[in-house]
Amino acid sequence: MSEELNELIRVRREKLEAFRQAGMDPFPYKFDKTACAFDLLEKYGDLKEGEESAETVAVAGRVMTKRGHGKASFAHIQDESGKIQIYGKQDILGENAYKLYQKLDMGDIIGVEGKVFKTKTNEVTVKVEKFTLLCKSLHPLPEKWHGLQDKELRYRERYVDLIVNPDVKEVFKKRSQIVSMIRRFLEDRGFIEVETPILNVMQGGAAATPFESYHDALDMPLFMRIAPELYLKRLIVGGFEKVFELGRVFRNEGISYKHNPEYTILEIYQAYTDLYGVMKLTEEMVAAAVKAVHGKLKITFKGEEIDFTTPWQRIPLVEALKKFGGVDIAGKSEDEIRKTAKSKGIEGYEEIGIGKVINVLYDKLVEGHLRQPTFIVDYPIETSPLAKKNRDNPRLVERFEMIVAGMEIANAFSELNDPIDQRERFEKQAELKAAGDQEAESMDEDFLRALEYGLPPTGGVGFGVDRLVMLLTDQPSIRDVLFFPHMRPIKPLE
RNA sequence: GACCGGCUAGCUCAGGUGGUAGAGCAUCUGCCUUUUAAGCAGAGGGUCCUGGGUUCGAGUCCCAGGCCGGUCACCA
Repeated sequence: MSEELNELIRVRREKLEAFRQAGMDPFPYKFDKTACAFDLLEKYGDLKEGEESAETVAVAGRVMTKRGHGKASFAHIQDESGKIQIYGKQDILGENAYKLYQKLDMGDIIGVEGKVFKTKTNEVTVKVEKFTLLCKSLHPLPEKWHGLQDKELRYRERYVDLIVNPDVKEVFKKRSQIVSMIRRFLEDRGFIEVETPILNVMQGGAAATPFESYHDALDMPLFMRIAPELYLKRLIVGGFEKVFELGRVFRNEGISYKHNPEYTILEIYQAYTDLYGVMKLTEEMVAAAVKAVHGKLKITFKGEEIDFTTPWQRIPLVEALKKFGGVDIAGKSEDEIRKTAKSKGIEGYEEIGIGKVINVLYDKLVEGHLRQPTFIVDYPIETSPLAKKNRDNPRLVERFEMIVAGMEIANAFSELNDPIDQRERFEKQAELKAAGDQEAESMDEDFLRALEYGLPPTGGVGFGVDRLVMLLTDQPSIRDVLFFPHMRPIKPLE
């Protein structure tokens, strides 16, 4: 690489040497800051022109702009809190130090000490009495007013995106606030946060294809978890009554604006309640998060108004199919439903159970139409092997999916706690698996044993945290709420 | 996986019908002690994504491939 250094990088390396020659370490060990940009702007906003702070401040940050004027020059430095202008001149620094000061590049990280004053144009500015190079930057930053636009580069080199596009940092700060707010919400209600295994011996807890890995010492395959569900229910068996886990799950599926192969799930389990208990909890928690971020319950997402005022509408799956898909399957036979599916252009599901056909109908015809927060309820039993039968109709289960802006945000059940029923469901899944369904649940004998000891009536709900953050920060793609979304390597791996 | 679009200097982008590759910012040199897209004068900087093909000649046309984005498909 060293032979191919382009001019910009070569020049920066030469400057690095120049700093060394002058006795200034280009990569020193520490700097004692006394202030940050934002605080100084606040504190000295009322300073009069010509007035100067009594104190000498020490700030540090990255050089973002430079405006040289011969024997004096302005620059802005940026720290985590924002930007502040600095003003260095030869009279104060002396000829030698000022020469070095002029050599600073955009992107260099420096520490600056001096009094604070206000310029003619009324800008709070640090008058540099001493500056220290804290880190020489060897790679040029993107251009100062277009910034970094190329989406691919923004995702691949997120560190640059964060330096030059301040809005990006705001999105991730909000993400952090949302997660922290959720923790507080749940802890305030007596839930405890737990951690369960990510490396699993078998797949379970959701319908998804797992990533497979291998444990050398044990000489056995291991799967990256697709959901923590079955472990969390074991904890309820063990006597915890309110638990949640906030963590990463991994699904070996396609990538889209709402899918990343690894994403953050929030699963909550509460003993002695049912689907309707967690439905209420879901409404309260999401509404609280929306309010915390926006101060109100009506927000804009991709130019569309979304109103989180509770209660949200509840629509049985069959009704939703009729209303949004123009498909009436009430009282229809399997053959009739399959025919209907075919007439809607849904093919290739002849071998698959009727429940799945209905699910596909729903995904194709309904989900995209659900814009306002909606609970879809009463799912067919075949596709929900971990949910309790509907108390009024044994062909359905007690389950909801919460949909906003056409995206599934949450999925919840009255948890199935009858071990005999659960065994039968697993057996049906095993048949599907044998028939080639990679997403079918595995027979989990240990989980069944746990249920035999006794799982109290329990309501459980899982959230797609990334999608919730998308909604609350008005970001169009899941990639925009992940620091490092999955990208293909530029060169194919050997 | 299918279709559409993009890929040109460090960054943001221009480059009819094929004829030695351009601008702004950034960089370098000189001038400049309150500027903020600082200014003025000059200079350097390119695997035009990759590989083939057509052609006297390809950034441009054709074929294949790569990566990204979008739409669809897949996907609780």
